[in-house]
Amino acid sequence: MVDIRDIAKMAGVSTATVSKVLNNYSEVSEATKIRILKIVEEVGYIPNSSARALSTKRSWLIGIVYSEHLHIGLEHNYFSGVLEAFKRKVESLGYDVVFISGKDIGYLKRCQVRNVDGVFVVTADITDEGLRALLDSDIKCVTTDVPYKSIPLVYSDNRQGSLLAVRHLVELGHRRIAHIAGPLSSIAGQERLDGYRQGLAEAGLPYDESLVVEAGEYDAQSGYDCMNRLLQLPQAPTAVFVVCDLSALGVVRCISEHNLVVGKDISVVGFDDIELAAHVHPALTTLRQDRKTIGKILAETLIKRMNNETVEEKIVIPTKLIVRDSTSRID
Amino acid sequence: MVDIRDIAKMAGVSTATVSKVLNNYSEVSEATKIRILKIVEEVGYIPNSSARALSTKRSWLIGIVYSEHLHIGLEHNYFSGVLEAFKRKVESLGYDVVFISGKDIGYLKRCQVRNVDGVFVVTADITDEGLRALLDSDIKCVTTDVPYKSIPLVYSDNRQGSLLAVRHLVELGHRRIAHIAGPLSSIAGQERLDGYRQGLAEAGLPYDESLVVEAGEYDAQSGYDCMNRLLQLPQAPTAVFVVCDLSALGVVRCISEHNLVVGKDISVVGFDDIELAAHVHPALTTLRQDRKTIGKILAETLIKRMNNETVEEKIVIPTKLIVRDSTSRID
DNA sequence: AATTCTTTCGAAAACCTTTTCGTGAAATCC
DNA sequence: GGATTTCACGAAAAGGTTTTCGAAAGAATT
Repeated sequence: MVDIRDIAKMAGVSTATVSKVLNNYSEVSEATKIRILKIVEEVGYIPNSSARALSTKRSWLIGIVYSEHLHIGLEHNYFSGVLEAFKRKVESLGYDVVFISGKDIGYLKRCQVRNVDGVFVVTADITDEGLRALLDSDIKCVTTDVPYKSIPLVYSDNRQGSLLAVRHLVELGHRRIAHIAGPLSSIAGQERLDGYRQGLAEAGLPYDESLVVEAGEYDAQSGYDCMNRLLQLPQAPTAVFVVCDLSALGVVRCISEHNLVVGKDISVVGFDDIELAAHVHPALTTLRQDRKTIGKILAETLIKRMNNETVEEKIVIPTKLIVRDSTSRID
Repeated sequence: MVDIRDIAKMAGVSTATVSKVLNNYSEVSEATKIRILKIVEEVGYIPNSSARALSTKRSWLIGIVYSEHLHIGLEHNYFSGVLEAFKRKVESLGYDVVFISGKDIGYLKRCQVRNVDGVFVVTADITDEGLRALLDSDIKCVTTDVPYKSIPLVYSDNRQGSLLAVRHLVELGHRRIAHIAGPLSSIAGQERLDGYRQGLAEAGLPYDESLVVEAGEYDAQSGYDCMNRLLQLPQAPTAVFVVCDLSALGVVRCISEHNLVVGKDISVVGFDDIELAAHVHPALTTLRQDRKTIGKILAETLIKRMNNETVEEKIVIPTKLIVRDSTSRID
């Protein structure tokens, strides 16, 4: 394997000079720069990243911390979408993305061992001692769903989204609008519930506690279970705003099994706009989260933090109502 | 930050000795070993991985190569499941997992820059020049869906699975069984089609070309489109075996939109057993791929390859038929 | 008592970059 | 034409670990 010293020898310069052109410093003449670049190209020289990291004290690695908390993780469309956009952005700046698991020695230590330059905490349990140790350390972090102290947070405008959902249902004539809330230990769960209440208030509708049930997790089974409870009410709702699409699919299943027709007897609105939302029957009305934008801004924010620039603590991205077939005007 | 020299000084030994206990070599007395370990623990010493990598020429990093080829990628339940199991296994052995994107400089070069010890090619386009360069290099690879030369391949027994699907439908009395095949450029697409044909042959049913349509991608839309074509046939099939669950959901949607009832008028069998399969309406009969086992064996195989042990070129894991509500006896 | 063998440890080289600071030459200024 | 600045580059240190090989001391063997 050819190293920087070989290149230097071939070009008749010192390693310092080669290093400078490789990191395009200005203090080297155009002529030698071209000459060196040509040689580098010809012999296919690849800098040793370990040596580089050792010297610069930067690993050019960004850690992804996540655990399958609340049953959301990489398998969830939202997170994989955000992660994809995040990855694309940081890669364009020369960073690579590495998974950090908390197993055995804890997140913080793992980050230190790998010497990551920053970390993206995707989804995790804030009650986890180990996670808090990481967030409290001086490693630069960024997150999209766990609010903690002044860790920058980039996420959807949950309140506004929920508001749009309720308005949509109200416009269709619904009055008995239920809400299947997410776990209220999560910020998304809380805020979406808030938006729902605000929507009702706006429409002059009373807040009926019996129409709100809290799901244990962000998954289909929870939606199914919650809907079951709603259907046992003396007077069932005519519409349900569900905290996420996955749960909404469970709701759809439940309604169907009761021989009712979704989008006719009962309207359903989800949240996320997972890919499947458009492809199930009936296609799901939902709030689209702008995963691409969130991931990109998350990346930019983290990079800024890594450069010790100041950043906003909270960036909120609007959602968009996507009307499909699971909602309809009440008869 | 305390380094190995500080530890050595504190323990009154040389760095060599400290290094040896840290990598538990035998040639150091039990007494000093304990003494050093105690100090390491007390001061929370963390070895510098860059220096380590530089010295050992191993990065302890395993690359994940994937592109959103054929619309399958991290968002696909199969791959995220396999990846999760893979990750768990290699992490337990001290490796971390890093994403490798082919953008800009190509997979091979990116792997070389990061100096990965091995790579898991998750899903990618084998016609991609850059990917072939990687697979042809002397970097140790392993894969679950792209057969190429002697790169070890661990995956489901597609033929057996398809056979089970067809047998199941035959047992329910179906005779006109259609198949929505995956892209035949993929090994899964080919083998599942093979299994389907074998199943028909076994049951003494003729192979009817008009009952087989090839999907463009492994997604819901493709399933939807294919089913549309099948329903335009003069005599529609009574059962459809679909190459994957995602497409099967598209099929379900299509059938429903034609005011037919899935699991009554037309039976549907998927492949994968994605998480949602059990939670949609009707719950999907499908072939479960053993993602955990595949991921684990993939990891073990790669590690062996990295240690220059010989491994089997092809390891096939059985699938399991999961009967739910989308299939029923024909009237 | 002399020799050999083991055990335990250390000195120092090696791994490959980056970066600081100094130097000489050329260009610019009064 | 002398003083000053700018430019282009290099010598060498620094970064933290692993590993080889040799040395010393103690144990075992003749």
